[in-house]
Amino acid sequence: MTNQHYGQFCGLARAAEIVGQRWTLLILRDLSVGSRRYSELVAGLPGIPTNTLATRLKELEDEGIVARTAPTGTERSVVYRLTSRGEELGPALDALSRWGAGGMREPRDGEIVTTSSITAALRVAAGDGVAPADWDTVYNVRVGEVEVHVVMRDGAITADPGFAEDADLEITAGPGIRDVLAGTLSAQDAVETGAVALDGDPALFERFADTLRVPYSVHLAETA
Amino acid sequence: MTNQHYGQFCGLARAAEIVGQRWTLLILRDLSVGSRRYSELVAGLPGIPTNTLATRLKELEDEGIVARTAPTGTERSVVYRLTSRGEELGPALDALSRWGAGGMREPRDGEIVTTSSITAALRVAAGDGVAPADWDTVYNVRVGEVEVHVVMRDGAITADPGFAEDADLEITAGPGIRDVLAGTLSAQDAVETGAVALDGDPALFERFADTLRVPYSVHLAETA
DNA sequence: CGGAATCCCTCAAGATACTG
DNA sequence: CAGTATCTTGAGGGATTCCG
Repeated sequence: MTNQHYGQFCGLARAAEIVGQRWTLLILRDLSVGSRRYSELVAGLPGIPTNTLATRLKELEDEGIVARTAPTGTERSVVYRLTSRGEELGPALDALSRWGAGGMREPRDGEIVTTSSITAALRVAAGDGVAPADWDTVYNVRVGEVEVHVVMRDGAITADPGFAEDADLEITAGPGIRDVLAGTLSAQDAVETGAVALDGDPALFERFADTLRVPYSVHLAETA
Repeated sequence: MTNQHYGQFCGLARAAEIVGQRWTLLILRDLSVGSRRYSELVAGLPGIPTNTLATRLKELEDEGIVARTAPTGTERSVVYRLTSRGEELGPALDALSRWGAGGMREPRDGEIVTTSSITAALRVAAGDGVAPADWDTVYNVRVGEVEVHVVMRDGAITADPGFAEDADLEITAGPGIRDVLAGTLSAQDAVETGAVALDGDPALFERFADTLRVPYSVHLAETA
């Protein structure tokens, strides 16, 4: 199972040999959200052939990007996680996410969201993850079947899978939430048009909409 | 020629559908250095099948990332260049380059450098491209057959293909120049061990070595 | 049941020749 | 010069099976 090489002594070429493999970027995205078992990866990556996943995990392990923790004692599952070297890919994944999201308008036919994709998107939207120190707000965000929560506390913003127990505001949204993150749909308009439904203080959603931001590209239809 | 899709409404997935195609990242790297004709791309990407290049260029044009300028009047060549949307990929390409370069030690068997790869690497090494305003230095850099020049002037650092006429220092180097950029081989040691040969004031090479930086990853051999 | 390996098939990509 | 045509190869998709 030899990776494809470009034969160039070049950082980008080396990176391309890894992230240019099909499914690899999405596997890394899911692992960047948190450690995952094989079956969780399969579930979070609809359409991935199991042999491809197994092959990728082995390649990434060989490259020192992913570490495999064999089940020990009561644990009966293999757990995959990013190594430090894998974590170093974070800025590149974020930059790619941001660029790709800039070109994202409506979902294409059949396109779905996953827990990892929403979590990763919200982390990217949080930018450097810094917030005013006096904020202390927990958001539960539901998009379709996906449930994640965002915490703005102690000067930091974090996003993680699942609902929080003590949320201040519950946000139920469809793909229109994308426009809110882009800044092209105001919090108020989003609520009034039914793009999002709130359970809690609407003012907290204003803060959510103002703080999290992944702009649309303004260069989508260049003709010359 | 339908691209492969992941079926996810996710910025990273959208990006992966483009940059995950074989050769695409290297095509974008070459075009990010400057506009190129088809034959120049073929020459700068040893090993690329011409049909693959043609297909990629068409896909990238359809995506609005690359623009094709048909020959007009005296011009007899089609010219490809990045659109504004394509330029927006810059930060992502830089982050990938930096990450990939962090894992780059010795060249693997048969690995080469190209004019675009060296130019792009030096641009990445220049970081934000800001230099002290009183610097005014032109470097010619030769690595194998490749010739590029670096200009530190007016508070900016730029790197471009080819030699400059008015260089203050000419640097002839092998792959060992990588260690200088990483900061693990001092300018003085590089000269003394013959890793680089200078024609001009050695003090200017100190500045070169101190200013351009693409560190090695410190996490290459994680075992747990 | 989680974590793959195996088989088969398709299509993207490689190699090379050729053409407007 | 700037591609297209043709053929070959092999990675990846899909389903099933296997193993601890």
